[in-house]
Amino acid sequence: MEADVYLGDCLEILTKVPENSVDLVYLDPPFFTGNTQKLTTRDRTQRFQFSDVWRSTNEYAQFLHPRLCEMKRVLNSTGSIFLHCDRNASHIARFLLDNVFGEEMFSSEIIWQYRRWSSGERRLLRAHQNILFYTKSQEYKFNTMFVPYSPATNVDQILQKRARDEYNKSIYAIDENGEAVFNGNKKGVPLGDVWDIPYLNPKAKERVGYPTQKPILLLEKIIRLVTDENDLVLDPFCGSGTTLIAARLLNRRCIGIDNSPDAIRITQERLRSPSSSRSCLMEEGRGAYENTDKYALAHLSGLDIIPVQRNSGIDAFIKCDAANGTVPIRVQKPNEPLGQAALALYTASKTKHPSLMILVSTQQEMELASTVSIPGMIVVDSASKVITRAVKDALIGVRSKR
Amino acid sequence: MEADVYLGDCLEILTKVPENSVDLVYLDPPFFTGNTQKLTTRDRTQRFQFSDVWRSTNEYAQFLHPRLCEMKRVLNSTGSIFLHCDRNASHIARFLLDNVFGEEMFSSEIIWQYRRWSSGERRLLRAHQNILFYTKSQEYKFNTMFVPYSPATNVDQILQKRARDEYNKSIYAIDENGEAVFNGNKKGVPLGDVWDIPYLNPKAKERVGYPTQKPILLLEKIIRLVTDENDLVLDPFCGSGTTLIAARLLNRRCIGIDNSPDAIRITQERLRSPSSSRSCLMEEGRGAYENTDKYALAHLSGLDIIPVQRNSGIDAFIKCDAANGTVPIRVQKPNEPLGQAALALYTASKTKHPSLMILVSTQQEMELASTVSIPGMIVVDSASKVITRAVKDALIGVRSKR
DNA sequence: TACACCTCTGAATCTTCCA
DNA sequence: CTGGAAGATTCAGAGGTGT
Repeated sequence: MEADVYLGDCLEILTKVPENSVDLVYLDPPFFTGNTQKLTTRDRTQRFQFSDVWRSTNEYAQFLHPRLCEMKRVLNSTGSIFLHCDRNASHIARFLLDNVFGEEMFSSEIIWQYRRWSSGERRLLRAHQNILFYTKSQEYKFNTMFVPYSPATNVDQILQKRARDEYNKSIYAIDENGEAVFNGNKKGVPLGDVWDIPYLNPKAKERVGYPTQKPILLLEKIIRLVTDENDLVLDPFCGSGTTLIAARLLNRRCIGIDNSPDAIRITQERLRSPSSSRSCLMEEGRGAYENTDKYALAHLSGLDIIPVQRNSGIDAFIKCDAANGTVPIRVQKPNEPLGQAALALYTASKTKHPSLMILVSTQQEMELASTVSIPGMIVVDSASKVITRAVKDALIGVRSKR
Repeated sequence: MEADVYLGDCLEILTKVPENSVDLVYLDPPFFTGNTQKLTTRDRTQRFQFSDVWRSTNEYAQFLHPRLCEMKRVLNSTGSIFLHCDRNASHIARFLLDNVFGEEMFSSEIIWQYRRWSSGERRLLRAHQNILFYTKSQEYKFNTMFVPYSPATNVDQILQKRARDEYNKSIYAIDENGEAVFNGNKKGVPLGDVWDIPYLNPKAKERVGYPTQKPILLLEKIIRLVTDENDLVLDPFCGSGTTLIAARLLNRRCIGIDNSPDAIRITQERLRSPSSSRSCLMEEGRGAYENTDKYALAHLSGLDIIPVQRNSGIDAFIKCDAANGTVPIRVQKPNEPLGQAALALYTASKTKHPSLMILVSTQQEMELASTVSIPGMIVVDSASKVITRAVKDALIGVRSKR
């Protein structure tokens, strides 16, 4: 699939692109953090003037506006534009797009949500970026995408056919035997405007050293959403070329422009061997890492704990104020001998030299808790175990009285 | 806790509020979708003019600006303002806040994310709203909140101390024996700016029939984040009064203003009995449990039970093969005295004449289990209770050895 | 006052090691 | 050799400290 990369200012280069030829424009324009002069007039008797605000971000808008106009020109009438906003300029970007494309062409504000390392700042941890999605006309191309139903949804019910009862109330259909009638497969829920895509990790193979590099998965999603195969994708600030890589992997034609020779070089190198990293998190989603049983956590309900995901011997640590270190805790699994559970907890904990370890015994078994005697380990019966025994004892008592 | 509700335009009412007296302003201003005239000049040779765009949203800005100024006046220097944006006006709101409070007082754009019923629109399903968070000064009050670590995090590792090697590279510390050194407890990750809070279910008890009603959980989070007890919360467009309810439940003073007599009436009614929504508070404290039922069932994990849905005294019955009848069981709720729980279980059970009743004690309290002596009732400690006590005892033991 | 440098931080990957 | 578990590595951050 053809991919053209140009060195230069997109304002100039774009004049060579014929109008109505591009199906998708994605751009992540550089933001100038330089000279944003503060407003001095805070006199609240004075009416608010837009031009006052404008002056502070004038440079950015003056830079972007003519380029957006040029992008609109090359965009096909069924085409779309996605503008990846700088945090400090998302409102300016929206004004500019409203002006160039028209307010009524605003389709969505996409929130790219991610997790990242934290720092001790006294504020909310920034964990999202905004992408504005405008179309050139109302007859835009849009491939509705679906995501799986949320776990809370009663999927069984969704898949049932609906009917009307004698009072014309909507009910779920049942056949002559009183069984539910199934509806065939549904595709799931339409894709929303908040996308949880892992931030590109420092160690990711996908990373090529370009500062604002975006995950390929994000670009893939955008490209699939509004283009078909062989359509033309344009990135006028292509940076390390992630957009072009994603486009090529999805069999779309693409044009990339950047005014940095380094960017062009990196992009051309990546295009020679386009690869997207296929990591567990990207592929399987967030659920893939959740290996600590709900079973185990349920038994610890009400405790102030830190669940541990990547350790087969420890289910959680207990939070305690003491400087005594952390207290590892493990819940005996069904069909797991108590001794084995104790050993697993001990093995996983030994490098940590905890002053205390806790094992929750859940199974009724021959093996007595006292037989497990590892120094520093306390064995506690779960409520369910105590209850089961209590019920048994009590009912025997009741019987013997008769 | 005092709560004042005023009927009228906040611009007027606010003049009566002394300056620097309010600690938090939350507002969800009405957006006028009326006469936004389209721009006609799309000549791309013409430079972009801010005033052109401004005209189209003039009315909204002219309405909001003087009111924001007034809110700034009444706000304490350590105070914060949260503006819940209409989707069509978030950029205008940001310009106005930049103008009134200053760009450098912009703290966060909070994304309230939710899932909702899908519609067949040819666009992305809207699943978020934006809340702009500005402070009055740099010395703002901020209660850092923490959330659990991501499932992908290696918690074992996070809990280790860090050090530098001879090349000043950050490494995990080891002691003289080559063992990992633990760091004590961590609280989790600082709260981010994307909040996943369920949209108010149309059938929720909480709902009072007001169109833009917000979940109490959302307001609780905001109030906790930037205020302490007895602080003053202001909602100048209070609608059905969710902000005031949340403030009162968290022991904050509050002022609500609305120019609709209906809104004022609904708010005053809700304030008279805020207890109906109290379960929300417990939810958040207990984390993941969507309702008290799940809280109870988690404590009974591993038991073969029949959950009871709509009984205030009984959480479940234990399945037992005996013809001895069913055994009702109840889990003590957070903040519920054990005696009260016992009485509730007894009252709910007495018509069934069970041979046995089981009460699971979950709270650390003065009241001894033995003091609850109802014939046929057995009191069992939950695992979490036993563990909490065991940890406390063991650590005291460790200390006394030193 | 300005700025260079140092420190703390957790997500998600890469890398190594072991059975 | 293979697969999984545990350890190592890095960050378009952000505050504090010292020059």
